[in-house]
Amino acid sequence: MDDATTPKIASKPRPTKDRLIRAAARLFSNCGYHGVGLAEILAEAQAPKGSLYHHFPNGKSDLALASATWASDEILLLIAASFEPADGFADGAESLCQKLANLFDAGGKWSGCPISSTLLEGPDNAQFHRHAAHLFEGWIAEVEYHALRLGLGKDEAAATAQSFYILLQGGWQLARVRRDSAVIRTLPALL
Amino acid sequence: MDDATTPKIASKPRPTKDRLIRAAARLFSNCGYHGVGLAEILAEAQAPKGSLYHHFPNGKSDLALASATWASDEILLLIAASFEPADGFADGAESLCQKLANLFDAGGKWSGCPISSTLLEGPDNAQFHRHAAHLFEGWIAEVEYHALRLGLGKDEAAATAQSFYILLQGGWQLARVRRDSAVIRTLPALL
Amino acid sequence: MDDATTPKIASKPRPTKDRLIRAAARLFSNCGYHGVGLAEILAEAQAPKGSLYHHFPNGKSDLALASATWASDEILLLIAASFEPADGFADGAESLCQKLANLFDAGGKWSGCPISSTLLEGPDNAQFHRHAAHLFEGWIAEVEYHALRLGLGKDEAAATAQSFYILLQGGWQLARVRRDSAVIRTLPALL
Amino acid sequence: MDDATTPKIASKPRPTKDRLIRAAARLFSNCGYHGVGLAEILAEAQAPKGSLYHHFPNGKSDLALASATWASDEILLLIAASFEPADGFADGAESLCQKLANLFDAGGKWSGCPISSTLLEGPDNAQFHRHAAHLFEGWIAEVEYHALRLGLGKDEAAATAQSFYILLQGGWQLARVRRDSAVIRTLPALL
DNA sequence: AATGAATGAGTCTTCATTCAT
DNA sequence: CATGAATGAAGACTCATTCAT
Repeated sequence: MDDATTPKIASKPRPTKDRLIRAAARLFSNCGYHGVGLAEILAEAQAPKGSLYHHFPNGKSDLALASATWASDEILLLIAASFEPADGFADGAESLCQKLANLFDAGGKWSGCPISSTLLEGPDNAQFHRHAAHLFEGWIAEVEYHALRLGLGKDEAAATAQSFYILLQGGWQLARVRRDSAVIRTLPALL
Repeated sequence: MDDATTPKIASKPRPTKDRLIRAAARLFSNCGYHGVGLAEILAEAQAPKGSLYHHFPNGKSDLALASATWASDEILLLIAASFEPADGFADGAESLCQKLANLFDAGGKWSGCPISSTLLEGPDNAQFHRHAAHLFEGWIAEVEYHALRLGLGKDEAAATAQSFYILLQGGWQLARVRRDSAVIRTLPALL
Repeated sequence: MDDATTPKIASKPRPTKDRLIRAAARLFSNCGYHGVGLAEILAEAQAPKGSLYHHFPNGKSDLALASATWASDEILLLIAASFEPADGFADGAESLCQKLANLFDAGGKWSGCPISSTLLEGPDNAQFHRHAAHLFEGWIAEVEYHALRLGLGKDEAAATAQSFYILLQGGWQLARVRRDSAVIRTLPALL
Repeated sequence: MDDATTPKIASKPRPTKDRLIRAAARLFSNCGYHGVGLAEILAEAQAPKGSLYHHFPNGKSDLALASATWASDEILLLIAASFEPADGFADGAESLCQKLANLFDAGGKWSGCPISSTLLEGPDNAQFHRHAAHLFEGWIAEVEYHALRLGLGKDEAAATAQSFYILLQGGWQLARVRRDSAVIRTLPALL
């Protein structure tokens, strides 16, 4: 019920484009790009049939790109919110894993990584592939930035950021398989 | 189940059922369950249209289950081949990562984990989910068995096997994103 | 429901939905629900393949229900046209049988009862069964109404309407078997 | 060939061919020729897959012809059993309707006329059509024979037999629609 | 006389997309 | 900005049949 970033006075009922992006992100995370039909997305977003191509001229692929970007930005906010108030890298990592585990639990314990499900399982497309790589490297870069800021050396920071990314992806997947977020919470110990 | 593994005179041009399973495993790994059509699988396997439902009465889902099982068995063989001749766990892990990296390179550097792509991105089905969990836990159990055999303590073996699994899944995914197997080869250092 | 019956300027080349319903009614009458493929209906109606599910979201079954309703309405019109100008019940029955015999001859002498062929020979479905019962009872009720109006007593009217229905169904079937409408014309004598 | 009529001592578990015919007759009566698949018939008859084409070289159509003939013969037996011990035609007709109503009730109150469902709703085939006509005229002839035997005049017998046929077909259909055999039992009163 | 694996044309249906309004 | 009717390619699946055994 929180309306975006700039709540003026009479909060609009959240614009159609936004509802579309959020619905797509949620559904793609659960079933993959090819596993979700536009009809399903439109139903979930309560958007009229034809309005999709107004906001996303290239249709499904445009929507997928946008929803992956949106989901990635949410993760970046989570990273920032975890590391900025942290006393050290370990502290921030701990905090991030807690947040992600809660997110996993809230999503029904069955959602995959939103970027991965949307772009990697999508059409074998150069654009999709590059966008996925771009977003993922953005996560790693963000973590690396905080690692440096929190005192790690240059090489150590890079290596740690990458390792953390690997653990998060692998851990999230195992959590999904087990439908149990416990694994995610144990990841910081492995760093 | 079947005698496919013991060809009597090794002369048959490999039975249709086998070709179907291998083709499906390869294609599902690349594009996910929903991303591959039966026509594509049939074409790749050079199998006639109607013969699929002869071998797999429940159609695509049966084929997916069978191909995931087959792919999982291949991995189990790889694990055994890596750890059995090894002098220690670290040695075996090193060997396994090399083998997997080579497999990744051979597969065009774009394939996902065959079980994950096939079953987790498939229909949100209890049977699929349970089968995936069963196969994955089999991998972890197999590694744990070798860890114990090679001298690790009970608790350490269990923890190490799970961590290794997490690293492999996360590392393979990052390799896929980067289309570069280098990450996979660096995983043993993280254990 | 629809405004198909009130064409504003009577210029449109008859809408697709209408052509679909008429084609379906004709073909189902001849070959039964399961004996006609959608391809055949689409071809006869000169309608593009995908447009069927636009007008009939549930596909073949929706189309069958609609075409049976349409055919039933045509029969009701025939009943009204026969009995309204009639001097007595016998006169109206005579007229109706003549009209039905002509209809039978015009249809190639091979069509079955449109409701029966479409709904009774369709999937063993509660909805189909109830709809068929509803339509048939509507015929009987309509005849009964005219019987009352034309002077028959309450009980006699009900019995006569039902008997007439039975004779019409049985007579039409025998006419079909013999490919000869003669039987239908002799039915009034049996009342 | 068929030892059905001469059960020796240890009654065989009824030959495959027979089971096939009976299963087909039952299923076709309920769902029509096109509404039943061979797989369903084979399952119901507990017959092995390939054995059908051994007994019925022309496949489904041969089986349909045979099952319609068998069902028709059963009806002829019923007619004979009703009229032979009868004191008059009315008595025999009454008896036959009772027997048919019981048959209808025993069949789940949803079966159609076995010949009609099998042959008239089958492929628009000259052979099917002629066979149906032949069988139906056989019923009428049998009733006419008994009518003559029981004292009706030549013309009256012919007319009565045909009327009775019409009432039976129409009445059975209405009983099916209402899932209630009551109508069938009231038919004699209409003669 | 009997079997069951193999076949490909056919089934109904859903898909992402375009168009006129 | 927004709509929903219209489209045909593609989807998964079932069919009656044939064949070698």
